[in-house]
Amino acid sequence: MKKRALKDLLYEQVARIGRGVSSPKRLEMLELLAQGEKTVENLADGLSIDVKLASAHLKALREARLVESTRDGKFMVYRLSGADVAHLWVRLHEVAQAHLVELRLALDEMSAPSTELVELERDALLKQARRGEVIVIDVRPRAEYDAAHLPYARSMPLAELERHLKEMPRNKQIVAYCRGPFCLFADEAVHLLKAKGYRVRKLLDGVSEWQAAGMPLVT
Amino acid sequence: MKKRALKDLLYEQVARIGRGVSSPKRLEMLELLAQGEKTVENLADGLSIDVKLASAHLKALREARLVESTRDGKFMVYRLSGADVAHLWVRLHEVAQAHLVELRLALDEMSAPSTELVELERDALLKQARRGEVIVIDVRPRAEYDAAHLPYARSMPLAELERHLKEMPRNKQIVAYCRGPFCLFADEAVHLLKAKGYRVRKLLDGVSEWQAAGMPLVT
DNA sequence: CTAATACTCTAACGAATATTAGAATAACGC
DNA sequence: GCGTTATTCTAATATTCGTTAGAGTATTAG
Repeated sequence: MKKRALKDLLYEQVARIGRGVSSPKRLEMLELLAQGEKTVENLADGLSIDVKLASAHLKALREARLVESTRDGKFMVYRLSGADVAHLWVRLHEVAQAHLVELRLALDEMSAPSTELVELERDALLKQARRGEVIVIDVRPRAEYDAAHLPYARSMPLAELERHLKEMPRNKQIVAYCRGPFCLFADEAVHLLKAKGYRVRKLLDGVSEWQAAGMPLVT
Repeated sequence: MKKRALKDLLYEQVARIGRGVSSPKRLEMLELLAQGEKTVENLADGLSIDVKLASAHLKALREARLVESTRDGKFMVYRLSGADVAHLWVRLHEVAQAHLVELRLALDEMSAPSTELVELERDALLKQARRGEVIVIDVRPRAEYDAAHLPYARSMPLAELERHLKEMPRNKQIVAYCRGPFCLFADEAVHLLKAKGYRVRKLLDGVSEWQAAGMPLVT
């Protein structure tokens, strides 16, 4: 039966994508790359792994065509091969959160120290941000803000937050976001600002989650 | 650093989902289960594999919480653990089609015998179907039609198509769909009907693709 | 109760994967 | 050219995965 061989071929190709996203390290890389392009060293540092190992995982991602690379002088710069790859990552962690109790428990524990992090309605938030009723701060490194960020968001990298505290209005609601629900930057920002008496909440979305929900980004 | 351990835990959980979808057999099972619940034997037959092997893959899918099972008499009935799992499958094969040339080539070759299979605009198709300007036929087994089907679609399983030819109007455009872009039923229906002189096209969507695009289903 | 059916579990083996270390390559600065 | 830096490739390891066969479990039919 020739049909079987053809079918096997088709599903085998999709499984290449599946194998690409079947390792925790590679998923973490995809999430980082969803924030903007990175060098091999950037990625290795971000994941706290050896450059050689990062390179091996990047090879696997390249073979699944989930990432592309170009050379920039001495550096190899990697990026996602499309916005659809970021959306695949979003869908994966959504499915994981929906069905894996262990993940929900770990996420609850993670966010416990910074109390009352409410996920906001996206449309309402956008409207309030446009009117200036809430201050949206992007606490990722500035390069990631430059690659893409939420409308009306201000870049306020975690490292600089303490130095720029005086620029933050005390009378307004502040909303902090970072790379997504698995990133701790926004939690730390919330913790810090709350201690200083600001009214602040965390947005669980990163730029990919925001965009996958059909919301606009500024690039 | 405690953060590392926590992060590892989080991505490891998402990787459980990734591992679930990293095998061609399991992907084919998910696509079949997206058509409605099935017994182990159903699935093994559908994939042309041993029941034991099917059971082993189902165990992997259960551990990733992508499927659930209940006992019905002698039979174990498996189903997807949510519509989000079907949508994950859709996103996976969309990403694969977008980035893997090998897959696009294989799909082209597959559809070659039945000429001119145009993907239709979904909204336009729905409108035309409602007005009765096109006849939408669902050529999957009737049980799958019963589980969920496109609005205004008629069940016309491939096996019965030849017997019910006279019920098909010759003057109207016919649109056939099946389990999705990797399924051959609609191709065969198109081939058969074209040979009999009908005007017929294939819709590449299955119910999951249709629903993932935000279109309504009848259940 | 026994026999048959439908499925799962265990054991086993080869294939594929993750990780590490060491050699090789490619571009830069001198 | 030479040394340095950034990255990949090769080789070797331990581990996991896919597949098959055989034993075991749950349910139904008689």
